[in-house]
Amino acid sequence: MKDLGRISEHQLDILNVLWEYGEATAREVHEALEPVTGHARKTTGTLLHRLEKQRLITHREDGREFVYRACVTREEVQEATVRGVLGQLFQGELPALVNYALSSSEVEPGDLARIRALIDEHQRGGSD
Amino acid sequence: MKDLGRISEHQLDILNVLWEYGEATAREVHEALEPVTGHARKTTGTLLHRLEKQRLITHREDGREFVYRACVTREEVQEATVRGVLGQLFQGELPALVNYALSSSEVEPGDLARIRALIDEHQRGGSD
DNA sequence: GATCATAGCTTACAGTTGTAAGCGGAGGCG
DNA sequence: CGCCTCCGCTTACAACTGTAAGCTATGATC
Repeated sequence: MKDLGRISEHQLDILNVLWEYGEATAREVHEALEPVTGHARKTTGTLLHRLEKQRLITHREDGREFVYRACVTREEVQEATVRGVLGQLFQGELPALVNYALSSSEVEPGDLARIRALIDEHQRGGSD
Repeated sequence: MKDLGRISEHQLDILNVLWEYGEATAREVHEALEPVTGHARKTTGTLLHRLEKQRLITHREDGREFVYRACVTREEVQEATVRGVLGQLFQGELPALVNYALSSSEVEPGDLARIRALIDEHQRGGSD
């Protein structure tokens, strides 16, 4: 398994674009990110290369352009990241993590109810 | 504010020791980590230096030993990290994060109830 | 007082990341 | 057919990270 827990911020920017678009040419990725990152196209190209070297993304050729696509799903990365954070920074203390999540973010209306539902579900499926 | 969101794994190992001990000499830090990391003492020393350069830890002298102490609390780092993960990887979708947290970890007995209590509390304090 | 162990300070060196320029080839325009 | 532009490929270079050895000073020991 690749080390999904330690993906750099810029790599993640790119993955986010690919996850959103499904597939995207280097140009599209660049255009999507440029307003945010201010990167030159070459820079985005380098990042795409490196991600491909790490086998986190792949590409097919369309004429002389490359069309990139992620090899990992957002869900895999999310899960690996949460697992890492929970283990290394929270010592597995799930409620503490949830607590910071609640206080650190804009809680959307309905989020709390949805979380409650998740807990119910877990409780039925689990052993608690 | 320091960039607490991007602390490397080894840095975090050290911070974890300091948070647990309150204060610790370089030797104590090393002895606490050596079984896990297998690092040489010099390596731990270097890491302590670098952390201090980043102003994440500081030290006082006790004879010829340095006694280190964290300058950031675990809570600050936890909060910054959760905020970062939630924003960059989860697009602010709090329930998704909680969902992975629930499925990624050993859920201790009582955790679910505690989380429910947190939600209740948040709901009273918040606007949802 | 001379020696030895140990503490921290300085230096090392390869790998990764941030950030990008330069080069060579393919397609389009005149 | 030749030139310009745009593409990806290769190279660059500084900062940071992983991992540690070497140097120097100081406290302990004989």
